[in-house]
Amino acid sequence: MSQTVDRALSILPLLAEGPADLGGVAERLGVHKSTALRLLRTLHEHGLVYRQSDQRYRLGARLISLAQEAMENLDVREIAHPHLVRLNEQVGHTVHLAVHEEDEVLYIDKVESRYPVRMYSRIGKPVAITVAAVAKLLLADLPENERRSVAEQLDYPMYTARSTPNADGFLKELAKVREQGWATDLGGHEESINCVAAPIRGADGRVVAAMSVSAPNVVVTAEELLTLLPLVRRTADAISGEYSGRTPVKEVTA
Amino acid sequence: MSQTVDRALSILPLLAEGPADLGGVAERLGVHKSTALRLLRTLHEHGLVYRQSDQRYRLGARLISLAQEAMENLDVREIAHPHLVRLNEQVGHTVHLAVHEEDEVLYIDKVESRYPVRMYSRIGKPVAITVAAVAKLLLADLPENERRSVAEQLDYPMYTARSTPNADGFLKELAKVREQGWATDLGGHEESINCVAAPIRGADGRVVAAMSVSAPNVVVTAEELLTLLPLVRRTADAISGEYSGRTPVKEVTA
DNA sequence: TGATGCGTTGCAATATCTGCAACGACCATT
DNA sequence: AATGGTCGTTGCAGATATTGCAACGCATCA
Repeated sequence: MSQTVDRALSILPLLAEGPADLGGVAERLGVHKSTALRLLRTLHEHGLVYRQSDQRYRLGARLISLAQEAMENLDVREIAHPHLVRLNEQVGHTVHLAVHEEDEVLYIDKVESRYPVRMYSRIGKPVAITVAAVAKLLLADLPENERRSVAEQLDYPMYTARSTPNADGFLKELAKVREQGWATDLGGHEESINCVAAPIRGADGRVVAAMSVSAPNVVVTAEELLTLLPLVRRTADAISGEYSGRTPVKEVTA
Repeated sequence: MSQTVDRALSILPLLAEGPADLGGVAERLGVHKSTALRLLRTLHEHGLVYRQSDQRYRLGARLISLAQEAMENLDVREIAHPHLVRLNEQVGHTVHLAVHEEDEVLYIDKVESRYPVRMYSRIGKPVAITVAAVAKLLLADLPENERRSVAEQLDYPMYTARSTPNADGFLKELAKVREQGWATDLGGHEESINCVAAPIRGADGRVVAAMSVSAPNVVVTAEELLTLLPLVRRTADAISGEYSGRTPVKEVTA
């Protein structure tokens, strides 16, 4: 809606790919160098981009700290955290909390496994939306038409042989997840890693977040992991209760 | 330099304080509601702000994932990470990696303590710049005049009785740190937590990052923690070597 | 049902941004 | 040491995108 701002903001994802010099930015933006310069300067003043010693631009520290604050404002996260920690103490494996927003599902909290073999993931990182158990729960809760349109827009990378291959399969999986009220990812993202997940609901019953327990095959088999399901669900329900109690209807994700 | 962009970007820190409605944003920006609306819309299109179900705006998920990518591009982080993990395996305590940029020092990586009592911190969070051991190392490396001007601009909150009280004390501390080549924080931020830190240098000898080991009093005394200093320094030096070997002169922070 | 508050839209005025061209700094090459 | 090339930077005049206004629609609430 605002051309100038639109252009300026387009610089950010561009720099997220890696540092770039003025000319490069101008070219990819399709504007004159002088224009790019002025935009970059403005971004720089706000700390969103940083100028390295070789004069090239990259994303700045302010962006990182803003994102940090953004996460700390999420009410679910705050409420859920102690529950995640407790669950982690009980089961030992990695515990994740994720939310859905627009077209992304991302981890907003994590408690690391106590086992030496750990799964790679990072708070703030978008999750593999077509296979992750938490993503299935979050998308399964969307109204039918949205679910369909989202499913059709997605890419379906075959991370492993068990990855969801296409929109059809994904929609079926979502239907199942929606009905049973929990989800799994059995080697769909990484061959040797399994997850079980449960939804966290707001006062209106809608899913506002999802949590999961993940563990590699070498630590526990998928069957063993599934025995934790009741515990995971109980934890999620406890968070739901506390969350809906504390917040009227409004707030957070969707 | 660009008014529109400047205004748009000013919305971000404002929303970082918490969700706000259109009127609120317009007022704090000092512009007409319609203007604020258009700016917010543009930010929204880029996913930097999100509109909650109660119509209020808050920071969006895209911001978080951008920040994530920003960190993953930092070369030091990538090189340092395995070393941090190894150090954590050896000593068990929390290990941090931090960089300095403009007026902030922030953690860009962290390996959690294996002990149950953990220190609170979070990747991307700006550190307490006047007391943290890593901050001292990063600032101590600045040229004298910059060091002075930074020191004088800072606030000196008394987190504990041992916090650095003022610019003078801070500059003295920086001088000491600069000379000895390592730093500590003994209860300056939280009464019961101590840290030892060492600098990571680029090929030109300048400090590009700093790493620390932190542990609460209840786990090890300050004296015991200090015995880890040689190990921490060796680790930092190893990272320095690898980092300066791999990168000409340029790149990263300053 | 009327009133208040909030978000939204179309429009005309003008302040703001754009692209150009020229400049200066720096580097590499000869 | 001089030359050519690359890249970032600046001032300017024209063009265009942005602004604030006022009116509207839509809620909620009395």
